Amino acid sequence: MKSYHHGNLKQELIDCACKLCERDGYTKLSIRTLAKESGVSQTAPYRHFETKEALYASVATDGFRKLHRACYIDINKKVTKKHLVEKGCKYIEFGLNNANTYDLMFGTAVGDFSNYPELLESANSTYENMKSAFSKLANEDDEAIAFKCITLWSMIHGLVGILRKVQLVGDNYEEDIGPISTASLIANNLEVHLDKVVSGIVEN
Amino acid sequence: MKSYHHGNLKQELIDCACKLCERDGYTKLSIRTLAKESGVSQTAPYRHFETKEALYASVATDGFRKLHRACYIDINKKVTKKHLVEKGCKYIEFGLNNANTYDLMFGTAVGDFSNYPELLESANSTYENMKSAFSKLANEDDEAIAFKCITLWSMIHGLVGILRKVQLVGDNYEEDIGPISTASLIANNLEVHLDKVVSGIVEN
DNA sequence: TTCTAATGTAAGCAGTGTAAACATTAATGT
DNA sequence: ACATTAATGTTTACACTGCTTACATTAGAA
Repeated sequence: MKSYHHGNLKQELIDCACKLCERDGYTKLSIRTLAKESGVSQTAPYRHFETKEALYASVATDGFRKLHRACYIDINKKVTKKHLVEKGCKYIEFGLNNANTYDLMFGTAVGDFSNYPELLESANSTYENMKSAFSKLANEDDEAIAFKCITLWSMIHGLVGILRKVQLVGDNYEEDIGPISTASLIANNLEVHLDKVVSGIVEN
Repeated sequence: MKSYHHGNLKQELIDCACKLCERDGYTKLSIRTLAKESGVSQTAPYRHFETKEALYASVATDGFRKLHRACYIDINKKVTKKHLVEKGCKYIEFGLNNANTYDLMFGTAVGDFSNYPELLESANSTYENMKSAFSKLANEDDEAIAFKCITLWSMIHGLVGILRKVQLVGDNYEEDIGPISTASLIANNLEVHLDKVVSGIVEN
C-alpha cells in the first residue's frame, strides 16, 4: 500500500540516524541499514545526503541544537554567576548523557563545518549565547569576554572528556583514592566544582 | 631475496600505523594498505593484532608514551608552579601538533583500555606523574590532590579540543573579535594563560 | 496536460575487516 | 642432530561498506 515516494524520507533518516548514532556510536552507523530501517532502497539516502559526512553533519546539527536548548541563558533578564554555573552543569550533563552524539559534534567525523551552514550556525549559537551572558554579567571589552568564554568552554568541554575517559579507564583501576573516585566525586558535585571554576573566571 | 618471514613485522606495522594515523587520521588507515606498505600479505597483520582496535591500541600507547615524555616532571627535584605551567604547555602543544594521534588516544576508537594493559599503563603514567607533582608542590591529602589533577587536566584537555575546533570552524567566521582571534591569542600566549589557570588551581 | 525536476530503484565497483585452511620456518626438547 | 611444535606468513573467500551510474516513477510547475 506504500507509495513509490516516501514523502518524509530526509527527516526520518535524520531522526533514525540520531537514534542509532547515540545508541551504537556513529562508527557503527551504515547508510544501508539506515535505508532498510526506513523501508527504502540502499541508495535512496543519497538523494538527500551527498555523502555520509553530510548525514553526520545533520546529526551533529541536531545535537548542537539540543545542546543549545539545554544551556540557553535568557539574556533579556538579569544574568548572574549562578546562571553560568547552572547551565555549565547542563552542558556537562548533556555531554555525558549523549556521549556518542557529543563525539560526533566535537570529533573529526565532520571535517569542516563551513561545508554545512546549518551546522556552523548551530555550533556557533551556543558560543554566542555564552558570550552574551558574560557581557551581561560584567561590562568588559569584547576581547576580555571572548577570552573568558573560551576559558570556561574549555574547562567544561574538558571535563566532559576526562570524566568519560576516567570512568572508562577506571573500572580496572584499583587504588585508595585515584582518578575514578575523584571523577565520580566531581560528577556528583558538579555544581560545587563549577562554582569554583566559574568564580575563578568571572573574578579574573 | 626476501625471506618468508619478515622478522620485525609487528614493530614495523606499529611504526607505519603511527605515521599514517597521524598523517591521514586513523579513520583512513586500513590493515590492507598497512600490510602492503610492509610488503606482506593482507592478513599477515592478524598474526600480531587480533583486531583493528588492537592496532589502534598500539598506536595510542605509543602516543601516550610520547605525551608522557613531553610532559614529564622530575619529582625527585623540587617542583614549582612554573613546572606545571611549562609542562601544561607541552601537553597542549603535543595535542595540537599530533592532533590525529590525540584523537585516537582520547576518542572512542579504542573502547575499553583495560583490554590493553600496556595502553592502560601508559595512559595512567601521565596522570600519576601529574599527581606526584602536585603532591610535591603542596602537602595535601590525596583527595585534594586528585581533585586538582582532574581540574587541571580537564582544563588542558579542553583547551586542546576547543583550540582545534575553533581553528577549524574559524576559517569562515567573520567578526571583529570572535572566538578565532581569541583562540589564536590564547594559543600564542599559552604560558600566560596557563599561568593564570594553574595559579587558580594551586591556590585553590 | 505536458514537461521537468525531485525522488525513488537496480545493479555493480572497489574497498574493507576478518575468518579458515594451508605453507613455511624458527624454536625447542630429546 | 633431528623431530616436533609453535609462530608467522599466504591464499581464498565471505559479508559488509560507501558510492557511482543508469534507469523508473511521480509530484509540481508551465
